[in-house]
Amino acid sequence: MNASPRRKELTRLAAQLFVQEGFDRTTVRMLAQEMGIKSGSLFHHFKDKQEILAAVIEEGTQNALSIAKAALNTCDADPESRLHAMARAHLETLFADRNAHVVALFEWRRLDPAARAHLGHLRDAYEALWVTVINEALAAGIIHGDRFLVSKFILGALNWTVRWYDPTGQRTPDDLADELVAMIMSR
Amino acid sequence: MNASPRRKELTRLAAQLFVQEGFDRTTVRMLAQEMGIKSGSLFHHFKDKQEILAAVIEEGTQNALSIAKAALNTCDADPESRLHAMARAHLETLFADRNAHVVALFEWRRLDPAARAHLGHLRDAYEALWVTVINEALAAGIIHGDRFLVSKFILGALNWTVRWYDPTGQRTPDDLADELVAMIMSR
DNA sequence: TCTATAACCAAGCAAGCGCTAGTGTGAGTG
DNA sequence: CACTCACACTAGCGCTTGCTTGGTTATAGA
Repeated sequence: MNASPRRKELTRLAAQLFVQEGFDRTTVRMLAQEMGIKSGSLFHHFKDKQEILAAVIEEGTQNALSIAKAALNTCDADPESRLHAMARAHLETLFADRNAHVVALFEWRRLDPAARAHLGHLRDAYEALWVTVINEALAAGIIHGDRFLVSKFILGALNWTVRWYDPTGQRTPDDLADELVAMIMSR
Repeated sequence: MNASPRRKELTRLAAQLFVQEGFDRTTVRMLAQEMGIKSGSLFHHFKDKQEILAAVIEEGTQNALSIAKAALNTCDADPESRLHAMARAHLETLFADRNAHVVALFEWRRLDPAARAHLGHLRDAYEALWVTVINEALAAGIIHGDRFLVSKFILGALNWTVRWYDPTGQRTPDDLADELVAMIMSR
């Protein structure tokens, strides 16, 4: 289907409901009500409920990808700056598009195989950026350890923030990123 | 309700299905079939579907608590040994009772308020062990940073392992624990 | 003014849901 | 023997689900 502005707005609302209730418990009637239309009208915009889920996740992942690329293009070239930039970019998009990313992280299994394959490639492209930056940091000796485990630990710590971080508190996402990088860097 | 051995076995089967399908998509008919009984008979053992979820999570959390306590009681008294012991214990229970813990981590929101309050206290008791150990490690200067953030990052990295760790691979849970502790310790 | 099209609606279908009611049944107990 | 009780069964109620249908309205270009 197309990418009309209306559809984009509906996708944003769907993401919010999916986070609030979970994908399975969000009914097409709830989605329609939130969008100010009747449930039947929803199927004019999306062919089925699955497609709404895929649209939400695609939107979020695309944003993550472009934000991370932009961050790497504007930061300093040294491995430490690039590591900082990726961590900051990750948390920036995680909380700017929080709903979409929570859905991507916790409702991934509800995607049908076709959508999962398509979106899987998108996610791989994003993770490839991380692999590069972490390899550089390891080569430069500013962090140590098994490259696979280090990647998983860092991304785990970052992704888990959506479960406890309070954006209305005093800490900014950048604070979190800096603290995490400081924690794992050898001194 | 009671804690008969039969009920314990049914709880184990339920945990497996909840992980495979998610709580919402697991129907009482599926549960019953897996247990080798008819759907109506299920309500002889559990008063409703909610209670099955609560039983699964309670089982997992109790195990985590006793394993962690045992680990702290048998390890050396220095902060580094205790940190190691907690990380190892966490991953040990995470993969010994993998199904129960995955349910606890990702289906927590499906608990009704009463069960959430009760199980919340259990979980708090477990997290209190972590707080103690991390405070000791900070005081001893073997790790650095904000105590709140450090806790969250460590637990995030550990909990996220259920999303990627392959128990049939070469790495043991203890390997993961050691690598994580090494990564965050100042050298 | 005519027409194409996007957007919407009321109504409802078939399937599946959690759960209940009422009824055996076989093992243990007095 | 009579009785209880844990456990399982059949049958289906009342409701919700995702999705479809057939038809109406708003808007904009020719």
